[in-house]
Amino acid sequence: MPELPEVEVVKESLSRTITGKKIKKVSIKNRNLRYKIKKGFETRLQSKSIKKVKRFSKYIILALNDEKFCLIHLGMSGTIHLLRKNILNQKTNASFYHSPYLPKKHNHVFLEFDNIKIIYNDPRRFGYFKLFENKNNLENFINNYGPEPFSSKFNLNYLKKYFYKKKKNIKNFLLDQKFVSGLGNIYASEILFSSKINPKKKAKSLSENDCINIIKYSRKILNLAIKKGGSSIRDFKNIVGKNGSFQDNFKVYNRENKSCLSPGCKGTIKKKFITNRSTFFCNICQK
DNA sequence: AAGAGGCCCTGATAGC
DNA sequence: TGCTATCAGGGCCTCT
Repeated sequence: MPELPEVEVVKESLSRTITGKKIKKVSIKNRNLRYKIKKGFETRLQSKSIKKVKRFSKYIILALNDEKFCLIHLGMSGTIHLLRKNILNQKTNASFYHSPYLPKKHNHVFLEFDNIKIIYNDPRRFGYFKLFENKNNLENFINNYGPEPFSSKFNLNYLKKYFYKKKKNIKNFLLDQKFVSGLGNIYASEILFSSKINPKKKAKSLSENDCINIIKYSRKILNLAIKKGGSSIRDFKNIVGKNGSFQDNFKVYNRENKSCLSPGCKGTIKKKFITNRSTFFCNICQK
């Protein structure tokens, strides 16, 4: 589900609500996510506080006060929910946690703070939690991935060198996290549409101008999507259950058989499967 | 070594 | 109503 913009939205709201707070209790209902959550997980988080909430690519990173890190990946269907404590009676201290948006099923991981709980929900369980012992280990993990589109490392020279003699199509490169990290199936289609590049075009045959457009529109589209609170096509919600609205700005994704929105273009949006992922494009203006 | 494809999992929807 | 098939925003692993 979530690509960089959606994860950024989650990270921002988490940052506002749990930074500086102490984890009072950790409980897990289902440890079998993409990777099994190890036995000591709860005790290693317990009574640590959140120094900072960060994001790299599609990963949320909780920096803890013991200089360790907890990485969260939302996979395809992961969401994080924030529950606030409602005090019913000041005298008896009676209280309850409530969120009208919290799904009934698939709530797997619970982190409790003072008056706040966050809950990790993930029907398909493609997401995971991972602990890093120190900054070095975390950096080694991150160094396995390509730069984010926003990074200065994602520049014309990098693209030209990377694409040299590469037969793979450009759509697959945009999804390849070792080349560029943070893009997913929606934004790959959108970026190629704005860049006027056919998704099946081989990387080695891209012009310099194509590369410049890819860099430019990756940044532009991701930034706009973040501003709009991400895209919600099925089930993406931020931590208080609100949908994003960037889906209203999609030019190609989910627009099969609709007319091309490029000014002056009479084309129709096509849907094709490229290595098993649905891909949307205009076969007239995307060359 | 690059590139294609299978697979992990549940839920929503379409078609019969 | 209930079956089956297909598809969904990700990414790792295996095979050629």
